[in-house]
Amino acid sequence: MHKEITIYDLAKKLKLSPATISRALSDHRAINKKTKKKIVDTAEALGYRSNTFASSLRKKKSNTIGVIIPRLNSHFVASVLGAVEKIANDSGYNIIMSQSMESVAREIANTKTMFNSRVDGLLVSLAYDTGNIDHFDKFIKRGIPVIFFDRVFEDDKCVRIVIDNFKNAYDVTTHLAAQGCTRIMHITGNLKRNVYAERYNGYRKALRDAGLPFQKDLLLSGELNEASGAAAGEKILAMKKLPDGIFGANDTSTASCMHVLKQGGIRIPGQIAIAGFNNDPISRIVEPNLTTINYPAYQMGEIAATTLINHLAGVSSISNTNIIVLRSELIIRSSSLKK
Amino acid sequence: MHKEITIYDLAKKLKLSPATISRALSDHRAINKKTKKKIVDTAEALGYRSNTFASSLRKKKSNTIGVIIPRLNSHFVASVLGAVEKIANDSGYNIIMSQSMESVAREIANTKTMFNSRVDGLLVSLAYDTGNIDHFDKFIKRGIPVIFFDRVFEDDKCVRIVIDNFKNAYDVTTHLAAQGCTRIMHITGNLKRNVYAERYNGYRKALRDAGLPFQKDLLLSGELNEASGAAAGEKILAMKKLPDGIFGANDTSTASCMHVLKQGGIRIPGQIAIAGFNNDPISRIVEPNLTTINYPAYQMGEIAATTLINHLAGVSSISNTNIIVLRSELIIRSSSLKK
DNA sequence: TTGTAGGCGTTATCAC
DNA sequence: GTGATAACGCCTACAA
Repeated sequence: MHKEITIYDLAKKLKLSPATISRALSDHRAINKKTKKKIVDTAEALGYRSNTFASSLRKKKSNTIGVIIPRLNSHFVASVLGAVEKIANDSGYNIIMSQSMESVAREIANTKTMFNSRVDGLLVSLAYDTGNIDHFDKFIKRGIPVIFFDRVFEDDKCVRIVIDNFKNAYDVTTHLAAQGCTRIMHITGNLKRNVYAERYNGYRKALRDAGLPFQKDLLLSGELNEASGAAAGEKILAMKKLPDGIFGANDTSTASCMHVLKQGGIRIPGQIAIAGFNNDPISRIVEPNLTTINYPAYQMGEIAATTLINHLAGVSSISNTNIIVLRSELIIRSSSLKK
Repeated sequence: MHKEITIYDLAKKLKLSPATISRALSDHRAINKKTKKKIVDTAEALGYRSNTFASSLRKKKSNTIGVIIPRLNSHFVASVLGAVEKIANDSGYNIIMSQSMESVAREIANTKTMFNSRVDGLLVSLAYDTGNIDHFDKFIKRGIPVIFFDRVFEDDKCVRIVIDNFKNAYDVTTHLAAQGCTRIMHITGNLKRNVYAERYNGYRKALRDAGLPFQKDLLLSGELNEASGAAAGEKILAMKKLPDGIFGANDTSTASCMHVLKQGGIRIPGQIAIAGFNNDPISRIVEPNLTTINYPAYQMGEIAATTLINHLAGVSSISNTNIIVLRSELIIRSSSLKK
């Protein structure tokens, strides 16, 4: 087995004190340049590696950021996580990641792990059915910053980074109405989750403003994945009176739904105009191209990570009532253009 | 600021020794059941949390698995990572993740971070241009297991988990030839990378076996993303003599290419039969549906994680010459069916 | 500019 | 069953 080199070994070898070695290796300014170089060189030569455990134990800092996401199965989440990792990596932070698999129980468990791992900060997008954020209190109590993104909880305890889901949904629905749609269906997720609730509210408001009635049978709640999208398509095909517009709360399921409808002989957008949400690559590939909302996922990840890291570095402090709203807007493509 | 509770605090409170506390908390069998319960309860009550730094320092184990991936931007990578995280989490391991962004330099840097973080084991899919795996020697030398998946290096130092890229590519190409294609184009990535090299070789072999000549102008190397797929489409549209078949090395770029071709008035599969690779969701949504290879991404992640964890637990040992080949096969869909 | 010394919180090895 | 004690490797007052 390999013998690990420590600063004591270097100290003995160079006839210096461990303190000097430690300082040199962390580039302390009060160390003679020549000594420093000598130390760094022999450290390299002997294959020394700093022991982060000892260092973290002493400094009470892990240099690690925890990320909790619902599930790594969408283009959106992958983009956010990719951006977070990039920023964190560039700033010398490690990322430890875990999935709640859309379950609060698991989210709470993940929370405990992160807590025990003593992450310096936390980035979180909530599970489907998370109804309160008490399990983050232990972080807050100890001053460990927690930033929520996308799937947040309406509570001023923590920073939230979001888009204007209400407005986006309002815009989509209004656009469909302007195309002449009068029976606009909304396919969405769990309405307990803020993002879906807000999109639903935006949809309702737009209907009202367009003088259209809300009809219960035009609201479909599901898991918003490929399968549920297809199921929605089948359900629609079986309806006595078809909708003439569909606003889906994400692109994956909406594209899948559209696919089934086309297979069923429905003309898009002629018979049914369709719009999704997220601007996933798939929205640009399906035919007709999907009208959607341009959700700046990568940017959201960058901002979440940057905000957290700046706060940790003391560069800027995050107030507890901060909400950051990113710009997101309607992209009109042919799937919704009746005219 | 919060005062952290340590086992000393518990010891004092309960008039026991720190050693007993430690044993009780790690469920040591030689501790009286009643004492154990008392200890665990007060630990809970006082909000004690074990200090993993101290523990890791003492035990010389981090309970952490490092994962290095090229980039978190494909359905494939997200699936693998999702599976790895799930398995690791279920087994009590943490995941620390980093992206090489397809650059060896960054991969080497990530390697150093992981090394310093003292991961217990490493799961790696190589960057585009990684030409040797010397930067993993330091792990191997210290007996830290490294498992490569998908993008591997032909070297018996480490375990490799792969699919039979050669055979898959051979099958795809042969299928296209059987459909009557005689000018089969291959759109691929960096041929230095094993997966693309093998697919290329399979393609060449199939051409030979089908009595078809290999033509340089029917080989296109790119980044295999949405943009490069579209660019390939444009390039094809500008060709004097069109190919009558396309085998793309992934679904994302192939779907994008097909989209451009359709826009350009090409009938698929009539004029050009098309096949991709990976069985991404997009392959089931585009029209016509994409013939592809069913790459078991999630399963690959599960197996990689399980193999590593079992090895770490001493359950099973991984020999240094192990190659695990997962089953992957051709899925024929309408994009390639001329008849 | 460098050295001394104590402590960060655990766990493993002896003892009893 | 439980306790005493010595590492694990690093950092940082405080001294020199």
